[in-house]
Amino acid sequence: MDTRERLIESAQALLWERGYVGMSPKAIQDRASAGQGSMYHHFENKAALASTAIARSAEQLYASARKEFTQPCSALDRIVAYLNRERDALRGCRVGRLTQDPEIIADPQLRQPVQEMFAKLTQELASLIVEGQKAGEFSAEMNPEDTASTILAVLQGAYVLARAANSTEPYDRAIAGAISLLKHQGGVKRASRK
Amino acid sequence: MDTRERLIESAQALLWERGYVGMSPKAIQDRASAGQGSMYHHFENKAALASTAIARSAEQLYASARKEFTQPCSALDRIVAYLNRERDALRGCRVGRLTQDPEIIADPQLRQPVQEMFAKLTQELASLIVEGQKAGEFSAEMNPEDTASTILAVLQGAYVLARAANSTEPYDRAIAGAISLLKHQGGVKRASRK
DNA sequence: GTCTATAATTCGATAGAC
DNA sequence: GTCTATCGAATTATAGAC
Repeated sequence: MDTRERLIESAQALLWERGYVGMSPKAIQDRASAGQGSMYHHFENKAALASTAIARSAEQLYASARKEFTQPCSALDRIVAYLNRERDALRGCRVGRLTQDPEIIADPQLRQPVQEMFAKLTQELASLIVEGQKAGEFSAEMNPEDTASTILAVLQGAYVLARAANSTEPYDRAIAGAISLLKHQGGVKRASRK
Repeated sequence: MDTRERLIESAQALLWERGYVGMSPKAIQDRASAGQGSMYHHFENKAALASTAIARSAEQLYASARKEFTQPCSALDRIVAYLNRERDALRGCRVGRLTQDPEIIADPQLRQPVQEMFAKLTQELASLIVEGQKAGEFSAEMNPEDTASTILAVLQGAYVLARAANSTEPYDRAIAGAISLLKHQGGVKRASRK
């Protein structure tokens, strides 16, 4: 693997572990086994390298979610599979994590890939919910975009709870609770409709 | 207000905005209008001051949640009121935010108040759900602890979505979706029970 | 492309005067 | 209690040799 590539992957890992503020050029170089001059040859500065690394992480995460969303099973099952996908709860989300960084939020270049990834995931989930509504899996009263946001929020928040507790238990509980709510929703309306 | 107090409040604000890694002693002193010597007179080091500040933020947040949990209305209404409470979505949660900080998670002294706050909020919410089940507001099939974790996760994750989008919209949507799921859950089971 | 040298600034803290 | 002086290390680069 060439140096430029190693620098990007090194930055991706450090952004995940320590965020933009906590990631020093020295640390990037050490992890990539690259010298000072090497890094500044390939990237103008820390922000430029971070921008490349963030965009790549967002694309990778979106691509792996797409796989879950396009499985050949019911919409509800695909959403449940997405929620149940193996994740390293204690490490957190490598893209969601970046939203806590003031310098990333303040810089449109750094924030844009993050914004785009969540916007696209929301749209995919909302489409799945519409599909599920047509199939009778979800109540027609359900707002697809609201519910899509709720699903993403549960995932992101579950990471927070896991890290606070230093345990995966609250993560697993939050996911289980969300799945239960999704599976048992709308019944009142459906039941009353006869 | 005395210097020690100003230092704590200054640290609370900086931890919220920039996290532990992004908060420098210099910044704390400047915001508190205190000198270097002053800070190191009142606190052994940066970690000791941060520990005091984190504990205070966690207590304040828990106290304000308690108010919502003890209103004189139904359990469901209290949960909905808690979810709907005015929050500055773009600023994020001043306690949840800390879970992204590697140095806070690694140091039991710094993490403990965060862990405790979420554990207590989970217990309070779980109790409310049990109360709601007894009153017939929630399905008896619902797992109180799971659902309590889901509710906290939605809130924490909604902040993430808001900051990613630089807009309160996904926050509002996530909350609305969660409330809708809570209100319309369990109907199938109840209906089938006759 | 990669390396080493240099540099201004900040970080996190200590020492000691007042 | 608060202040200024000082400190070694790290940060975020730039310059220029190879």
